Amino acid sequence: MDAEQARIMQTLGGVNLAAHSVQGGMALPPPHGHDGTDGDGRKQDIGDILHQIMTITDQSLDEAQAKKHGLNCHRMKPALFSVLCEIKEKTGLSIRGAQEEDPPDPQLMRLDNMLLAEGVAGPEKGGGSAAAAAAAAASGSPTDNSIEHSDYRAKLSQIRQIYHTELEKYEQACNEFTTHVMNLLREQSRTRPISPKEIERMVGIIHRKFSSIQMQLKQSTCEAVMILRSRFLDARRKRRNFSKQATEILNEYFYSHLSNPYPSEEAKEELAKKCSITVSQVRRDISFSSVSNWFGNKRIRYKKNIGKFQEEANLYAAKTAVNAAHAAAAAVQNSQTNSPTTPNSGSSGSFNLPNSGDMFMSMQNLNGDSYQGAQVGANVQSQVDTLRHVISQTAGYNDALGGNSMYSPHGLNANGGWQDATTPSSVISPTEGPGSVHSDTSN
DNA sequence: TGGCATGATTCGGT
DNA sequence: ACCGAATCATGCCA
Repeated sequence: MDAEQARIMQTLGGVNLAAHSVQGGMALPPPHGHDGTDGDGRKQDIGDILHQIMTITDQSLDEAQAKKHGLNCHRMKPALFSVLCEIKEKTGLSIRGAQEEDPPDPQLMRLDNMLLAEGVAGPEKGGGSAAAAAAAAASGSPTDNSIEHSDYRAKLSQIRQIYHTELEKYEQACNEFTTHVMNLLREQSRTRPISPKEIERMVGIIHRKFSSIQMQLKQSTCEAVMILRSRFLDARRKRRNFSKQATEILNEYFYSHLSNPYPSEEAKEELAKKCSITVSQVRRDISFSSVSNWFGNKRIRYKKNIGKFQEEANLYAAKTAVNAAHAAAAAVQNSQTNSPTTPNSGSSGSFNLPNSGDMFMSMQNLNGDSYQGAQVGANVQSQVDTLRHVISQTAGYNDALGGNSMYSPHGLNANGGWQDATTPSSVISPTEGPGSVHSDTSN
């Protein structure tokens, strides 16, 4: 910094008196209007004074102060000052216009924009990683994207912190240096002519110098963010298959909700959690969005080629039917021991995947009648859903176009879309009692 | 290595 | 915001 300072100081005012006059052993060249008619004595005087000025730096501070005071009080000081003013006026012309207001650097603007977009510069997004982590810990559902990329966020936060610390350091240094130079110039302006404009220009030079350093900082920060991005966010696209267990869980849900395979937010969360727990921790977590993706893909691919999924559907239908039967048996047993006036006790609203019979509780039986108040009724709809493929094979049920089949009030309609895809069955079902629960919208 | 399976992304529509 | 549809990109297997 000292060398830099010296270099800047060297350019102060654009005039190097030493080089021009003193060190060369020559007297100050006579300015216009002053042709040196006062004689050699005065020239010598000026030469002495200049020499004294130039040698100040070699002396101790106290000595220099004394010398300076002496100079200021010198009888020739006003005359010398006016001479210097004139020299300044002349040389100033060549400087003027050389350093005009430069337009904002496009590259710097790009860097600024990028840093802003990446959340490194500007207001912190989402309260930072610490806040995000705290929020996630409080909610207890580590399934959203913020958690999925918590590592990325943490790293980004680190970069952000370093960037701001460095930026602050630079700004502080810049301010300190500017203040220092300004004080120096003000001090010098007592012995040599320095206009406020010149000081301003000097400050501009310093700021430009510092902003070029800042640009380097911004550049390296951008690079760091880019590297981070490629390591984390872009890695999202790298596909890794879900584990068998996870696919099984998702398929179970899908085929047991074939009439309306649109899991609610809660169901998705539950599924994501379930999959992540079941799946070995080596594999990455199946997030909320992964579940959404999976169901999106599944719906579209199932619809596109139902025949291809027939076998799979049957498999899961049978599997779920067994579960449902077990659940029904348990429920019957339960109803015998418990009061029949307490329906759904202990099972309503619980999202229990292995016991998928509890998952779809619209209380509709095969004929569309309701089983209000009977717990076993809760399992019927899921049986309808999961057994549809089995039935269809023997009773000519067309899963894709059989929207009006008596076996299914839902399913794919003639347009190729799922009926009730936008309207929850609990809303349109005329037979559903107020106490009934659709697990898709509960939990 | 080619082809299929599949998770992720993009885009337009509602 | 969510969905369907198309597409991309990668994993997996014969």
